Amino acid sequence: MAQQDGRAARAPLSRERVLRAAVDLADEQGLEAVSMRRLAERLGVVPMALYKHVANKDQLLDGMVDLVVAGIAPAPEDAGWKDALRTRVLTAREAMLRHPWARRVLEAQPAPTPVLLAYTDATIAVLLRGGLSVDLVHHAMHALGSRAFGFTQELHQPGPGPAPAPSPAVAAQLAAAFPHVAAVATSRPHDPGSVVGAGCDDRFEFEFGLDLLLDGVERLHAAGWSSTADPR
Amino acid sequence: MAQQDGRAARAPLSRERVLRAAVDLADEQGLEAVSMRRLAERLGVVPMALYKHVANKDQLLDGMVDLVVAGIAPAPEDAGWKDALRTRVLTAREAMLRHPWARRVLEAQPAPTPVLLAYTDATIAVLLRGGLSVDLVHHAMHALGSRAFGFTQELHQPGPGPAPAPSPAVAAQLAAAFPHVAAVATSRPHDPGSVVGAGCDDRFEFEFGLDLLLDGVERLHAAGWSSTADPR
DNA sequence: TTGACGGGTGTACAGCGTACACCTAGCCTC
DNA sequence: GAGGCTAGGTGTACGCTGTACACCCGTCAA
Repeated sequence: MAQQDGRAARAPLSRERVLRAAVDLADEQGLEAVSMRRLAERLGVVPMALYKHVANKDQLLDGMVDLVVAGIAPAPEDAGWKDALRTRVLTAREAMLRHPWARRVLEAQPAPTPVLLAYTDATIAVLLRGGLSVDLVHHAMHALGSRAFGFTQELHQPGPGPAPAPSPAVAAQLAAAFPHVAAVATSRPHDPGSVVGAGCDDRFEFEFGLDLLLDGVERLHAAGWSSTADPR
Repeated sequence: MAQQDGRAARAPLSRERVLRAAVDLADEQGLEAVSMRRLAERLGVVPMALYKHVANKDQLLDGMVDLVVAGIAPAPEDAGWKDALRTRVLTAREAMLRHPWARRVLEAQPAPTPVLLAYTDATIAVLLRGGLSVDLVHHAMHALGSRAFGFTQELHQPGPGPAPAPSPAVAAQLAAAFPHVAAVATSRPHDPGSVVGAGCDDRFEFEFGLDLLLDGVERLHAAGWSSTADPR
């Protein structure tokens, strides 16, 4: 061994290693578990050592989502704008499902990092190459919003682990108090197993909303829509 | 005065008063400023006194958004489902613009409170009364997602106060690095004053996306759409 | 040999949420 | 009136957080 002193040799830290460890920690134990102290411990290092590689905790979080976003595959080159965008967004969605904490971090960021701007730039490029007007692309991107990053727009996503199913008594009480929610929540042909509040963020719902938007954009594009005169 | 001891009489605390003070504090100084200690200080009380009125900080935050959501006017009774939903959502949006912190709190909640369920129930009721199928309503609510609460889907909302405009040099550098973003961001017929990253969350964008979704739902409804056989 | 420097360490501080024990004023019952 | 219950405000204390600052040591260039 090159190094034979008391303690075992430890691979030197690097920004990359720090970020990867943070992503792993968040994946395994949730975002709340990511503290500088716990992260340092996991890396076998003292908390302050991390500050040689990231400026502060906010930059750590930024770096974590950069890592996730940078791993999203680019849109296919050989498809029309609609299909290309669609597949890219669905790819993004898979990344976000693998790292559920990324959504919250991204949404809390006050400004996009260069990595996120690059992602957005590539997405816009797909639409412009497809012949959509700059005007329409602008509004389409707004309409997509965070869906462009593969986010479901759901509120109240359940935390890690299965949601605690409410007892039948409680469920009946809820159904009585909120009859319309109950009626709609139990109509679930695509996923009959889940229950109220368990968050049915399945692929069907995501694609339903995405296609509603993409179809709408396509229609506007075909009609030569422009935001100044609105012939919707 | 009824009370003449050393210190001035102080109105007694109540859950209502605590929540209102917290909302005011968040409105004025942002969500980060809402700590149990600071809130207590503002109420002229010791931190632990708050715990006689809210169980813990999470419940305080829940109560804050409940207060905001409960203040949203119900949908008009005398309109078709589409107009009724549209106006209600736009009303909700105004409430959310007045309390920008509410979005983040709501999105971080793992489960909806009864107040939120009541809001959702009333929203669903509008669609069902309009004759939409339970099936379609289910998916429409998913597609709307947090937009049903008046949220813009924007990422990177600027914090309170005007966003710091990047210097011309930096702006040029950004435009060079992300040409497509630059092209689309500067095409802004509805709001020519803003700059890249300043967040153009204006009413136009919100309605654009909302109408894309509502129009799509309307079309599916007219076509007798059902999720089992998808004749889109 | 010297000196700079990149990177890990140790200590310390202010702020956070909140558990727990306490005190006090008002009210109810006898 | 006396005694006791209770709602609600207080004080202290603990463990956790992010991070400023001073330090120290190994490597490498001059």
